[in-house]
Amino acid sequence: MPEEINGLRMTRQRQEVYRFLMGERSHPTANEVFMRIKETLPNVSLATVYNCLEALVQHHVIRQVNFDREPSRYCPNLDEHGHFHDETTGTIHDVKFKPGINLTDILDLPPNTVIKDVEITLRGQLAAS
Amino acid sequence: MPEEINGLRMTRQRQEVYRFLMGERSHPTANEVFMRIKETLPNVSLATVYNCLEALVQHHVIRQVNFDREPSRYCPNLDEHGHFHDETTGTIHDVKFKPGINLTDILDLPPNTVIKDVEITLRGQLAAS
DNA sequence: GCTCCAATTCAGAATGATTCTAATTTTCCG
DNA sequence: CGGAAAATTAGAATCATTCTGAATTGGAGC
Repeated sequence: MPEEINGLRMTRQRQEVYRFLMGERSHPTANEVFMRIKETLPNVSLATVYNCLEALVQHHVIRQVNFDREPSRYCPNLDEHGHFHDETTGTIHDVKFKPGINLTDILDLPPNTVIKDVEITLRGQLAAS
Repeated sequence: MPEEINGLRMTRQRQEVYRFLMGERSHPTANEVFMRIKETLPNVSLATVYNCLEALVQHHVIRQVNFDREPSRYCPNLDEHGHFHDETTGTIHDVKFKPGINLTDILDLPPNTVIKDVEITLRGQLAAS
């Protein structure tokens, strides 16, 4: 009897995708999720992984992150944050806002604008200190 | 005798792409550029448009803008700015920062981070006032 | 103007992430 | 249990972009 999360019925496949992502800080791609999930669910298909990811995103359980036109990545962190892509290692790090900062305070938005989603991505290098 | 821009030799095709983009605020896709350029250069190929756009981006003459996994768009505005995607009309608007705001002041970046590029995208609706 | 070499362009094929399709399986609920 | 709706599956299709190899163009030196 699978419980629901945010109104989304938790099938076996969705559970596995969800559980794997919750323990991951590496922002895996759909294919990386697929390969990992296959270890416990050998018959799972890539299409299903895409379906599950889309369902989880739509129900605000995870976030989808895009860097340029690279394969989408998936992130369990629901706090408002950005992503820093370290070019030397290829790793992706969450970037928080400094306390008390509100995005709409910083941007010169047209009046009457309703923002549904914000994405901040940074590319650069994390120099060895 | 084509002049150069930022060290990039200006071929006929690059000129047309460049000239069209400079007069455009609509953030066209490669295909939209292609269709427009074809009017004056009927034999131009889509591959060349992609080549030209890439060359112009690499030489910092224009910027490439990505929204999720939609086709890339191209922007002649080189000032640091974000993009607001109005879902009701499909249009894209440049969004400036309020004066005196520096991105690194707002973000909680790891020390010794060298940022090469920043992309800020917003999705939402521009309510009729 | 002519020759040569490198850069550019071109058309079409290839790539690859993602989405679609149609058939099968599972789940829900009476 | 039985039937309808939802989810899953494998494989085909899509489509923006990149690659390939041949043809063209541009510029440097004569």
